[in-house]
Amino acid sequence: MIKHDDPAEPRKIGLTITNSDEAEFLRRYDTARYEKPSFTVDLVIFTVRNEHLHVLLVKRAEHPFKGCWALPGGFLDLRRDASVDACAARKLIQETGLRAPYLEQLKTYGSRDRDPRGWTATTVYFALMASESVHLLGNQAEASWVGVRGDQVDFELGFDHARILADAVERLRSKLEYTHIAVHLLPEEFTLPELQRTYEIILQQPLDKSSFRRRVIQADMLEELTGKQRDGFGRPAQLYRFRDYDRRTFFPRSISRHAR
Amino acid sequence: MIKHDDPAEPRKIGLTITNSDEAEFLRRYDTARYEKPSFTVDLVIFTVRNEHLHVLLVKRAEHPFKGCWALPGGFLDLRRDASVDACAARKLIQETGLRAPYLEQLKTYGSRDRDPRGWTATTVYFALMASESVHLLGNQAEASWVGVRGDQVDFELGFDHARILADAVERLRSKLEYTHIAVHLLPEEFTLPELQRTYEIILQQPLDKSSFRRRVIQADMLEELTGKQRDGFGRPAQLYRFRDYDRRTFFPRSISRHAR
DNA sequence: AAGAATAGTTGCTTTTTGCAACTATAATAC
DNA sequence: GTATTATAGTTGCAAAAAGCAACTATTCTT
Repeated sequence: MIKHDDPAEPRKIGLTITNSDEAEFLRRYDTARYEKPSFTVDLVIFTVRNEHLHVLLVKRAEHPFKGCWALPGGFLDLRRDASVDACAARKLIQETGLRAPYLEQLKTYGSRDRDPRGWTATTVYFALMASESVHLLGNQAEASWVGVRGDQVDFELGFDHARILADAVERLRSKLEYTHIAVHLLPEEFTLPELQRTYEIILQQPLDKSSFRRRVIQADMLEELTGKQRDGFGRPAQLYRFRDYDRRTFFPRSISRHAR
Repeated sequence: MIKHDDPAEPRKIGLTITNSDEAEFLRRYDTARYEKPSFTVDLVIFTVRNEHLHVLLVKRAEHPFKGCWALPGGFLDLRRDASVDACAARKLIQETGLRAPYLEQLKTYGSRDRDPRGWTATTVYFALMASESVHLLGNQAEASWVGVRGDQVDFELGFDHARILADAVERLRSKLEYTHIAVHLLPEEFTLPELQRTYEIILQQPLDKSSFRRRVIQADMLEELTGKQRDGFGRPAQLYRFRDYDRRTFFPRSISRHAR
């Protein structure tokens, strides 16, 4: 059975106007008639450093959860932010000084009890960046990269941020199975072994070298950088650049090793 | 460089309290100090009827976009809804009289200009249901199943709902490539040809019968219903039931036919 | 009883993957 | 210098999976 919201609902408030046009309606419309939840935007910023997945956390300077670690974020500013996406981009720049190589909306969490101050909703974004591109300055007590173990960090987080982090890690893993997004965790120029290592770190399992190369090369997502090589011990590896930052590559098959 | 939000931001308002405990902070906290966007929840409810994907739309009775078709939804009710998810579930019942077989959060759209009334955010959910399980009663002028062509309907939608619908269709298609969610578009008992047809309708391409069966059987997601058969012309098909409504099946490979 | 329509199986070909051995190129040890 | 070690990259083959098409099975229609 199809029914409309019952008359007690906020959407009906102010609708006693009967035959006016839309302009008239809007002139009389009172946006404050019904209660709204507080609205924030939080960020799960991932990087890979030192062979481990890390997330950027900040130590809360104020209540609630004062002194607790939490995801960076804060209130939407209706005057400054033209959209939720714009708000996320602004906060990302505030936290890292970087326009994100990769910023995607994760999910919105909203409930009566996730914040002691009352009904709040937060739209969470997750970002990927190369660890070299960010340098935490002076105030390390305030913001820090924290290693992710499994799908959590080693201490308590404020609010429902542990759950949010776990969801973000799950989304990251599942996207790695079918897409190329791991390239955003590396600097602009990188080698195939580096890319493979990144996948292995996040998926937490070894991948076959030759299968991995086939897959990546066939997806035609990489551009071979002429002549260049690189670093360390052993034979230097070919440098590549990600070809098309906008296009989405979707692998026809998940990357994890299948039982044989 | 890591920096916190600047002091002009709303999050800092009311934080002149210095050494009080959290209870004291909360007692003084004024939730109305900063402006909040209006917050709504909208639904993209899909079904397959008559060999086509359909979406449930309602004709708006009031401004803005009075008389326009739009996605069902409405304002969050802070008193009634304990969470955004609960609000979505409530609205789904209001629209269809059904607890959804499948309800998932799609995305949040929020901006200054998506609603003429001002800054609004809407969290959109998408739902899948068997068309037999819903019957639109009397007020067809108010709510109706509308065929989806490509990723849109044949007429204008209010707000940014055309864009939202397109995103929802894309998400639906991409989920069908790797998961079993199409079962939620069928009644509890169904046959393999029906399931295959559902995939074909949404993915808009024919699938190979024997490959499809291999895939579904190997995923071990279906339970063969003893003895039962069914309907129409030709040889009756075996009835199945979806085995585990909670578990997620993830196919290791996309279902669409790969170029050969 | 024949034919049509749909369901379901089977066998073979082609494609893709997994695996392991092989070659290549550099730094390091001696 | 030369052997050794470490890493990069290739190749060939076996195993697995997918595509394809023909075949059987079961029901309804005429």
